[in-house]
Amino acid sequence: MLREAAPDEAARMILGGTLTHGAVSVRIVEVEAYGGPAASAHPDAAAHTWPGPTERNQVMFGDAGHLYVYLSHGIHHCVNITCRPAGEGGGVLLRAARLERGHDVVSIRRPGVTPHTVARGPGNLGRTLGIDMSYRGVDVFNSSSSPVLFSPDPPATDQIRSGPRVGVSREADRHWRFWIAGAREVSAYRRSPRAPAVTRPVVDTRGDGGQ
DNA sequence: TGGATGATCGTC
DNA sequence: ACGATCATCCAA
Repeated sequence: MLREAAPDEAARMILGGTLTHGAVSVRIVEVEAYGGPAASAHPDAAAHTWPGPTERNQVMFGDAGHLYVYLSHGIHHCVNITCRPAGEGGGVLLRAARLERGHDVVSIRRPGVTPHTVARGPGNLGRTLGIDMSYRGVDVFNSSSSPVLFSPDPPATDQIRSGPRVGVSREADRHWRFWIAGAREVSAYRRSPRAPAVTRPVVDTRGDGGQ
């Protein structure tokens, strides 16, 4: 299912699901799909897979359902769940979540942060869940041996909104960002200053679907 | 081998 | 609008 689906379909499947690490559980309310290299089934110049397999992105070329973690701007640990079968490249970036369990642990991890913003944005989400580079490759569907587990619970189709991905300098007009309508935890849309000028009007600038 | 570059975020 | 901060990539 997650293995065979196109990246944007996989993103919709992951949306609404619960990710658990120890005492902390969150419900994913915002995601982005990322594809593969030029020769792949889903070419995506904005993806880390675009140049082909490297040491850094190798887990994205492995089987679906594993964590691809990368360090953003030397500071933030951003978390993806890989999609596509082994050999293909693809993943779903987890961009925002609602904290469901583990408030006590998180209050120590992220002191003084309000509930709706504690896991808003991929860097904040990674910090809240306590995930870093050492979690790269973890199988989130292996309940017997994995420290991080995922259980799907996709929202109804009419509750899903979409728009362009945040901060990408290429493919900036591809609508591969998805979020749950009305979710307060969803992050704000920002177009990359390096992206070419808008080629088509963007309706949902605020990223809340008007709800 | 080293300089440039971000799928970011909080503060100014 | 800007700086923090470093793994990774690529040119040399």
